[in-house]
Amino acid sequence: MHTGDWPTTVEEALAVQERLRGRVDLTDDLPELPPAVTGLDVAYDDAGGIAAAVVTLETAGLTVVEQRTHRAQAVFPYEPGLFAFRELPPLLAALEQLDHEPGVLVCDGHGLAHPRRFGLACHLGVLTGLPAFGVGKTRFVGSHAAPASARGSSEPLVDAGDEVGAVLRTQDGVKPVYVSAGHRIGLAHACRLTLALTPRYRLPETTRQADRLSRAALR
DNA sequence: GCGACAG
DNA sequence: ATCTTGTCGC
Repeated sequence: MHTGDWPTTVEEALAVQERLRGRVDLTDDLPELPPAVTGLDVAYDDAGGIAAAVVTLETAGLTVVEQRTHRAQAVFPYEPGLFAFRELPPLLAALEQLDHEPGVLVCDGHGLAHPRRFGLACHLGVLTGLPAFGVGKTRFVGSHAAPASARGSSEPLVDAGDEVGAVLRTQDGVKPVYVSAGHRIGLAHACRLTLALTPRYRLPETTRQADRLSRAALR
């Protein structure tokens, strides 16, 4: 649970991002293939109710090791660039319930591929101190060339001259995903992990599991 | 001034 | 995010 104060206005949220962005650590000390990976997602209903879910999978067989959920009421409106302030509270509450500390967090959204280089994956990584990266379904910032159609192909995502992420094809001929580092992990490593998590579908198995669980927890 | 805008 | 049927392709 959160006892401290949480930003209520856009101004306060921007100030928090400005204050925490310097704490992002791009050093990568992760083993090439961490034993377990944890996916997170949030589902919404039409009454301000939200449900967060976290699912830890064994990297080798992609089997569920542990999973938790947390229901709450949205405390911050959706605002492009600030949506972490909406999803972070329930996500942190769900993470705190885990018995085993996650090796790396796979977020449903962006990390550095953000206007101020501090998307959900960075914010979550900084607050938990855990390695984290983002896998977004759509572009938020930056421009890029179309990656080749073969799974594994990628193109850099560039915004204002900065390489903020990669557009990665996880399945042959299927719309690519947007991968970006969040905290304590490099982009190349994040892409390799993403491919390890997408043997069959476009989105990481972690995200798929968390999505399924969050929706179920909403009822 | 006119779009674009993670989930 | 979420609302939703049929339809194209392997």
